[in-house]
Amino acid sequence: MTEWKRTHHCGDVSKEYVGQAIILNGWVNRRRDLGQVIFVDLRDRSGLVQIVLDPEVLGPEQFALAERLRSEYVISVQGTVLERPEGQVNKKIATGEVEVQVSKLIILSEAKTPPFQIHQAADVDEALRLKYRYLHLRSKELQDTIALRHQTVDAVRSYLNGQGFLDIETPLLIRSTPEGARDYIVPSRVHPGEFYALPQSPQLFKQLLMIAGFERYYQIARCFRDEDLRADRQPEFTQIDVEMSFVDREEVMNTMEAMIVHVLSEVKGVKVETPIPRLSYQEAMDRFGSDKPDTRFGMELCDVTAHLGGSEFRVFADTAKTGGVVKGLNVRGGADFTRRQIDQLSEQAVSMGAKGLMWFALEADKVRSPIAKFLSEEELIAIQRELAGEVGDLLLLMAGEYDLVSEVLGRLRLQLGKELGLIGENRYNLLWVVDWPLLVYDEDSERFVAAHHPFTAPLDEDIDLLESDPARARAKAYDLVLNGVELGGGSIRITDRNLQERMFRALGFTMEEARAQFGYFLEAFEYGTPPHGGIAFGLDRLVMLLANRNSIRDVIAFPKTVSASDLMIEAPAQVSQQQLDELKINLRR
RNA sequence: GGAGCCGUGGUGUAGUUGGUUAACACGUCGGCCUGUCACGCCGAAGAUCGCGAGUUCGAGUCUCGUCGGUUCCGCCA
Repeated sequence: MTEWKRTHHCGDVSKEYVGQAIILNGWVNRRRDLGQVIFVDLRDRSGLVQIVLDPEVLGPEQFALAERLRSEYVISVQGTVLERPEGQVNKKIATGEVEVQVSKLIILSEAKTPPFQIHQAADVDEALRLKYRYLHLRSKELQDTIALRHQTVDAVRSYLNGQGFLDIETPLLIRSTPEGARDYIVPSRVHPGEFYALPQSPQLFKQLLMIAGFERYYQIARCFRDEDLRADRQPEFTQIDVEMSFVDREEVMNTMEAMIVHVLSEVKGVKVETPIPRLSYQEAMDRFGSDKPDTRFGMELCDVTAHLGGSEFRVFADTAKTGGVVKGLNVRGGADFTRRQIDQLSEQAVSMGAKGLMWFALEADKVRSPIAKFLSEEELIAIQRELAGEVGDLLLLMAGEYDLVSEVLGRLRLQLGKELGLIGENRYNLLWVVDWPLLVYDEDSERFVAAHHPFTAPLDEDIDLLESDPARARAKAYDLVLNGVELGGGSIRITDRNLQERMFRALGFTMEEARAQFGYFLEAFEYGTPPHGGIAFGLDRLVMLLANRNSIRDVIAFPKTVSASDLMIEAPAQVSQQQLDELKINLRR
């Protein structure tokens, strides 16, 4: 055995080993040089332990070596575990009851002074942290988060493996499809002028695996989308991709909620009550103004249109007349909002597209509101009753088109919920949103497009709406929402050839046109297709929530910036003329 | 594609109404120090204030542009 090879990990050293000779390896986290004795906090991935470098034990030569130690040097130490002297226990670290008296020190690697201190990395400019990502990754926070990610994947795999799912890989070099997100494109050398695309998801392949008879498939799959980024969106990200045969919606949802419950239990020790509540898309929009409601707090939206249709107040009467709605929400205890605060809310509502925001502060002796004088006593009472307004509350009302009013109020609700501290810590509120619209009208292309994708099955009772009223057709689709974040979504797929044809027609193209685009896929369906459906979860988002982070960059070992650059490897980058020549690619300009 | 915020020694920040020596903490380097644990004490080095124009007698500070990071809208399932 090599003389420097470790016998224990730093974070594991405890009173149990007092008196034992051990060898530790790790990085110098901090050094405290007191002259005739040097203390070093030694760090490896398991944690920290204090080592003591004493010239009387080490001898002059070894102590001279110890004096050279600096932050981030990689060392090996032989020594004895000692219980710390009376009154010198450090309660801040797990190994604080003990220390290691070093008898032999080996410097395995010296280190330049790092561009930032590892234990302060959280405050450093993101660009610098990303350039030196391997240093940031040394921080406890990121080490813990990356480990949590591993545990999450492990729990997912063990659950699905136990349920008879097969992990099957699908290709990364595939064919570009015009629908959906922008593709990342890879040129082909062997076929000049032709290109692969990187998958936005393994959607078609997993369905083909069902046709192939694997019945239960999963994959921790890397996906690529060339779209603008956000805190929760990276150009490459990871999905927990699942597909099942001979199942209906219930079975997919039941299996998947059991999986998520298993993960939460294994990784966070959180017990979730099942069944997970379900909301229809319509109800989610009605009550929360969002297709991914955060149900950790109330402040639900309420429709008061019915009470205001005959109002003298033009805004309400006109809204009701033109098929719009008046919706509101109750900010509990918000009556003491200042005029300035309320004006800010109004401005925000307007910037989100609303016409305006009306408000009623319910004070002890009166209703403070710029529009109260335009409303009848009955109308004021109805508004208060519907919104369950009590003295001290602030009622917000908005009039206009249903979608816009709901969405804007939904966003105000979320913002107020955060600002007023209504969202409890360490809560995991799961929610299924079901019965999604099947089709959405796209103003740009002046046609219906698939809300989910073109192979999503409509609800049985809505099939005939495909021709009569496509906008009202609902899908056998489901999204799982955790704390207001869309964790994943899926659907039961169309397996009936005739229905698929009607779907394509509703989308505005003929079977011939569909064949041109998805020929191989549709042909496969003609060779015996089991009923099937599936779902895909955003692994990065899931881990982000479990780790209590605000960005998925924090849960990806080597993430990219908001402009899709990797600052460490400096990608993307130009390639050589020779490479371009081989690919028969000319750059413009 | 659009909007907001940020950019000052290695790091994090301060910098007044535009006024001449750019401040503080951490880190780094040197000295002292035998029980520290955010060690302490003494001393030192280290910045053309992201970059480029402009306004001005004078710009870290004001204006415009640009680059980078970030957040949101559009986009994205």
